[in-house]
Amino acid sequence: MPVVAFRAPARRRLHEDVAEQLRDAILDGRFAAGRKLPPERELAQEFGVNRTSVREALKVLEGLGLVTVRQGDGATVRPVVDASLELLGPMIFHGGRVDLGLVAEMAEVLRPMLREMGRLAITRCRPADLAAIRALRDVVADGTRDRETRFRALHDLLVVLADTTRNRVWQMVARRLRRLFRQEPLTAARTRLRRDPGRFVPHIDACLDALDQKRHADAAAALDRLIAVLANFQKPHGGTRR
Amino acid sequence: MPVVAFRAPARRRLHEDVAEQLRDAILDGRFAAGRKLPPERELAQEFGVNRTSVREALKVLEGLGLVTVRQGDGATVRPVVDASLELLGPMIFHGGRVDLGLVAEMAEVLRPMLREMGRLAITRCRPADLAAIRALRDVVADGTRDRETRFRALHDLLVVLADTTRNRVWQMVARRLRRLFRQEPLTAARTRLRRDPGRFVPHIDACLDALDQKRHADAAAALDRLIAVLANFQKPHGGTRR
DNA sequence: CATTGACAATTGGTTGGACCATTGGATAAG
DNA sequence: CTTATCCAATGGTCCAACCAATTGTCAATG
Repeated sequence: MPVVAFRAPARRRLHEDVAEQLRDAILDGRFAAGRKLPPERELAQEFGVNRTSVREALKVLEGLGLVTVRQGDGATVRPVVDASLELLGPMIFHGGRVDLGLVAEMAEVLRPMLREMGRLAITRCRPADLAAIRALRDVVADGTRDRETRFRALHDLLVVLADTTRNRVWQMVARRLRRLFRQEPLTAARTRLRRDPGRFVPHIDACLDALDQKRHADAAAALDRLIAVLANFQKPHGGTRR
Repeated sequence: MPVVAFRAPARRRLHEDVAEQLRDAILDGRFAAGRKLPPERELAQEFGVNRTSVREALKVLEGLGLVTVRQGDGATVRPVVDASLELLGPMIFHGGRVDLGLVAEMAEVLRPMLREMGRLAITRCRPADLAAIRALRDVVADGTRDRETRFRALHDLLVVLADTTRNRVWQMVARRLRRLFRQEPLTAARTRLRRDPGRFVPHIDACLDALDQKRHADAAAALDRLIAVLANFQKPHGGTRR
């Protein structure tokens, strides 16, 4: 009997399903760091797919930094902490549970980042940027639309803010964050919490008003409040985090 | 410790080479966003490799967010700004040239991030963390070692600092940054600039001294100076021309 | 004429099998 | 015990099919 029981691949591309199952197995700790994955031929048989599909799945895992593959030797599992930040999504929502501690830790990182990005955006904002922000603000405030649409506008707001900084790295960071926020597990969590996107609108408006009057300090303060609401999770340090 | 630091022999896999060439072609703009890559069979013939190798390379590019692949349709190039931050390395050092503008933009993002991470580390620092920091400080300060080794210790310092925060997200971020700093193009740039890692030591010492005396504010200030030096790839006005 | 539906070409997805290249341990030689 | 050799395990690559989704074409239809 194999160490890990896999279920037969269900849908879409085979190697995606295989990669996802292996990824979750590693994140679960069913394959500890430093251990080796079963040989490709063995995995192929266990999954009931061709070796090619397993290999393509392993390429994905390698790209995520979850395993290193060496010819002659096998695929070695790497510590998750060394892996890509793309994994934060699956790490946060995993096995039907939300790791609130990790969410709080992420907020601890995100808060100062967004704060700084917002400050940059405020100093470099132009009329066209303001128009884009306002358009998204209206979508977020539009109670007739469904919640997920309004949340998506909020994520877009993040990207527009990044574009306003005229900094390519911020632009890329914001787009990766938007992608992370929109990953299936997180949208499900939002739906469950039934949060109202409208609670951000007053802070957006306060920021826009201050910008109109060139009161940059006030705009920054409003943005800070917005971010505080956005990342209103508990401090992680009370718990027994490692 | 060897007198000369050797790099690993470039024994690489075919699909890695293919992926790298395609990646650079996209970053160069030789394949514009929205356009389609040639069919797999055609690429295979052009590269002189089997279609399997091309497919595995495409999996890597897909993981980087550079292309999306659809059955029946081909592989469509995505805007680089939507792609993974892993690409910052190749984007910065590309075609034998360093994009100093992008370096400056990255510094603009990194500076506040490291500043915040450092502040967190200072408030949560324990004796064991201090010991680890001191050990790395000694390596950085050791003039008998080769420069790259001392730089690597500096990168490790970043990771130790992240570990000190007890925040898993900071830990992952720091490790990705260390990885980025150690990518081949950047090490080559460092070698060319012939910077001295020793210039960081006074600031590290100032920070450690302040921590010993529980003067957290002073420690944070010293860390800020360290980060300022670390991210001094400012706009190239009269400074370091490479 | 516009719409619809069937068809065919294109292109990625998957399979099975074969062989090469590297690694690491087992084994034999000293 | 040490060293050199060998070999089994395992990933890397190739080949040749065939399956499956997409898209455009074009004729039939209203």
